Amino acid sequence: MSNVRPSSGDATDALGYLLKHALRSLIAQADAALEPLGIDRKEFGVLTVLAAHEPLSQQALGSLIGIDPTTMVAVIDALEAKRIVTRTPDPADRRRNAIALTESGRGTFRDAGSAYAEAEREFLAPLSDAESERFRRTLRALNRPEPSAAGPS
Amino acid sequence: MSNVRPSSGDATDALGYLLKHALRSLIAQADAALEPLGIDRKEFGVLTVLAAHEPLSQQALGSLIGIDPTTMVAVIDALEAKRIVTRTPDPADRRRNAIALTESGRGTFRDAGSAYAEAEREFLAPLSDAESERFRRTLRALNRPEPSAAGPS
DNA sequence: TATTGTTATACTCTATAACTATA
DNA sequence: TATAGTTATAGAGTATAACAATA
Repeated sequence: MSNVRPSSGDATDALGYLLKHALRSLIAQADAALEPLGIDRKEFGVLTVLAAHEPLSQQALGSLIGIDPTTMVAVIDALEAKRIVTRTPDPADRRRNAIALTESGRGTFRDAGSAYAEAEREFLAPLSDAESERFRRTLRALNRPEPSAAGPS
Repeated sequence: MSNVRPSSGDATDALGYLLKHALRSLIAQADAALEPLGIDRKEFGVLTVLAAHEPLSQQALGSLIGIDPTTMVAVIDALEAKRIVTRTPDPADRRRNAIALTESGRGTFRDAGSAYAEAEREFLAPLSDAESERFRRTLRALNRPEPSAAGPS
């Protein structure tokens, strides 16, 4: 009983409310930052994974971020239409599409990376650098509830 | 610019990703906790505000949590059908519905409060109590970008 | 004329099922 | 038989527009 958090009856102090609105605020800033570059948040996420692990199949790409295969189709369609990625059949397994960045796609990704980083900085502006770093570390801990085994498999 | 965060090309270290998945995890736990009580998250949010400020009109209720008036109609419909709240015309302004908790609704809210608090505790389990408190404080700061005027600091 | 609650409608986002072509 | 990609479809969730009752 003494532990029930929204103690003053303030629903806006519930963790769910706080997290939801923090995310909404970050999203608004990230969208605004990426919009001039002609890509959206989801596409930026795909490019981030791709830049690190290129080339990847559509489904490998999706499973790394949590985008399902049917959604990925449209994302790759859009990125391909914008000449940011190429979709070519994998010679080793022709069911697969090898997704790779184009040269201009690499440039777009670099610019988008800076724009997104700036959006994060604006979002974190109320915090000191130390608080920001601690906040990110805490979120990592909450997203990895099993610190048991450890190490990149 | 050396500040670009997903330094290792790890998209899962972007703040957006971390926040989104943390929220998703909390939502899953809150849903599971509330489900046996027959109410969902949105209804619980409404009850929390209602318990503190009863009685309220539908639109007043909605504006306090950020639920729009058309969505509120269905929420109140559901809560009324479950005999958790009553909807009676406000004598002072008959356009308004005065929403109030029933007696059993108050009981449901108490139980739901405990269940939700327990869900938050499970979600925060990877953190120490001090870290949890700091995390909540940080989220509050991020949600109040204008600490300019008043308020108990 | 403006506002509360309401309905109907549209739009976004995502997930499910079924199909194709490869393996 | 199983898997990668694709398409069509359905389901949440939410927002927009118009309307009736009331102010």
